[in-house]
Amino acid sequence: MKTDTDNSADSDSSNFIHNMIAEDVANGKHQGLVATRFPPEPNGYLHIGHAKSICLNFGMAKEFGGWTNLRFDDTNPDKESEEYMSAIKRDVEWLGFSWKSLCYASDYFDQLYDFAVALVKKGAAYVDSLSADEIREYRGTLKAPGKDSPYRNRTVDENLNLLEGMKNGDFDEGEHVLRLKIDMASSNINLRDPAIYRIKKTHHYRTGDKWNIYPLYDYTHCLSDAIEGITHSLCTLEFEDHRPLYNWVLEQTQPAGRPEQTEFGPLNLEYTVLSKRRLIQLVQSGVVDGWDDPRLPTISGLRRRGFTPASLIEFCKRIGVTKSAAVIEMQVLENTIREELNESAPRRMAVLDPLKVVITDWPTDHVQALEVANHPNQPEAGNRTINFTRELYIERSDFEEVPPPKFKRLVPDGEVRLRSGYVIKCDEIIKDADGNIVELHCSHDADTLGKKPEGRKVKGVVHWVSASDSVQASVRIYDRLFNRENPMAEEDFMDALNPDSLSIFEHAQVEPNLASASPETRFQFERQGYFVADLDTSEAHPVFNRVVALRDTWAK
RNA sequence: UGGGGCGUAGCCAAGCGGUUAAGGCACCGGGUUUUGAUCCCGGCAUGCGUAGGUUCGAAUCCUACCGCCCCAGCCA
Repeated sequence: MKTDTDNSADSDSSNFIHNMIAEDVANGKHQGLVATRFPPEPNGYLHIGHAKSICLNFGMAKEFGGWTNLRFDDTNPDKESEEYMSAIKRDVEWLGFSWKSLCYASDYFDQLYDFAVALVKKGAAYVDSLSADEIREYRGTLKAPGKDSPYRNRTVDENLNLLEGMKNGDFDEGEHVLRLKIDMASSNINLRDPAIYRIKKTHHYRTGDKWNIYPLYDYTHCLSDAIEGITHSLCTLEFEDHRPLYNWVLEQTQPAGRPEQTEFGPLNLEYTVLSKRRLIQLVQSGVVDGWDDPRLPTISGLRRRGFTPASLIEFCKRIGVTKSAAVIEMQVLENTIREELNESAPRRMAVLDPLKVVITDWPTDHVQALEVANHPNQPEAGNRTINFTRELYIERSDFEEVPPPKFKRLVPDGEVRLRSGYVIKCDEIIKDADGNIVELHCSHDADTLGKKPEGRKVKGVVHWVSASDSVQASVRIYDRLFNRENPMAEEDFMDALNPDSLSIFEHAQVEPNLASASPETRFQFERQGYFVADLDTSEAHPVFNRVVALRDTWAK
């Protein structure tokens, strides 16, 4: 059969969820509406794994003409805060997504309580007075069924009174818990009378001290979805086992909306950790410098590292959405930003580890202004002026007294092209008393500016800056945070930390125009990589972060 | 036989009974190049966890087996 050149694949992201939603819309399910939500708990900063969920939720709604809510799943005041909430909002906005409504599970506390009372009245929920330990024992194990709590058959009135008391703060934490009456022998442990309310006298960052009891996730989430009119509730795989419970609660409470949960595989990235708990540990232990440390896979860290929203979104598009436990290689992430910046980043020259070069046949005070292209393949990007002077700096690693095989940079008596400048020859190596190379004395071929040298080939090209017409800058080079592909496979993931994840070049010399670069502007430092002006940059102390190195087939 | 999932190349991932089994990343050549970059050209699964079966025809259907992931919070 002839496949009619699949127009269905025009949506560059065909995945099982997309297909399912497309089918729902085609069938007129939910009146053709696609309403999603992105529901983070404000207990930490968002990471790249959340970006996947954001792209999916907002992406599906947008594609099918629906809408998406940003909802804070704030039912555990012990861990949540205003700071996390604003950070999350900022990150979602930075990524470029707009929500229809800003929602809070805590806004539904009254409704949720009313539903709970109704459940008690119909005998579908009861107050249990077993201790946490006892409840665990009664729950049974993965293979053995649980058994009923002795409090399971309290009367409706008794339950109502106790629940009221719990709500009013008449009891201490842990004294009672409200449970759904489902099936203590279920093969699905989530259905063995899950707790839906616990007593907690913590101050809530939004509801203050109004509540002495807080609803739990399984009870809250499905009802929040229903209340908001969500049609497609997308979550990660670990909630697959919870879906029967999600549906049970909706069936019993009969809210107006009828959302459906669908699960997809969470993102895993090599050489890093993607769990709020681990990230909190890294931040609080001081191993990294805050939530926006450029080595972190947090949205704010990636932002400070120099990633753009477009590159992160492209990454999410490339990894796809499936139900398999995918572990994505770091190169996929790196490639998205490298690809974008290759197109958009203006070229500059920066010498991270300077070695002085004196052009002995260049007049002492002569300054030659060179017009240099901002982008080799884009004439429309224009030019900038850089000055050629008698004293220059080149990268220390671009000179080798005893070069390795195939080394095509500067060597004794050898020639090299100064990028956008002249071909120079190394005539003399100047060393200090300890034998360290302090400078190179070179001569230049005046007939090589913009032309090839006569009668010989010069293979190497090296970047440089004028010693007198460059400014000092601090340049931070980042490497992977962990040495192991999967840090979580270690006894303690902190043992897998890479001690060399950050190197700072305090005495880099860069083109003068770079001093005025405003934060978050990106450049390619030729032959080295893509860099972004850090938040801390200033005219007096320019600071750059390396986003990603250039591909380097020589280094391998 | 506790329940729920997943197995297509080094890593992702299309594919839904008939295609030479898409594409990306990675890798390996070759060409261009004043960035060892970019760009261009070419290569990269006789094979879809394994073994059987159904069928003219199977990655797609059936059966069995194997491997991996998740679940026993008053976390989400």
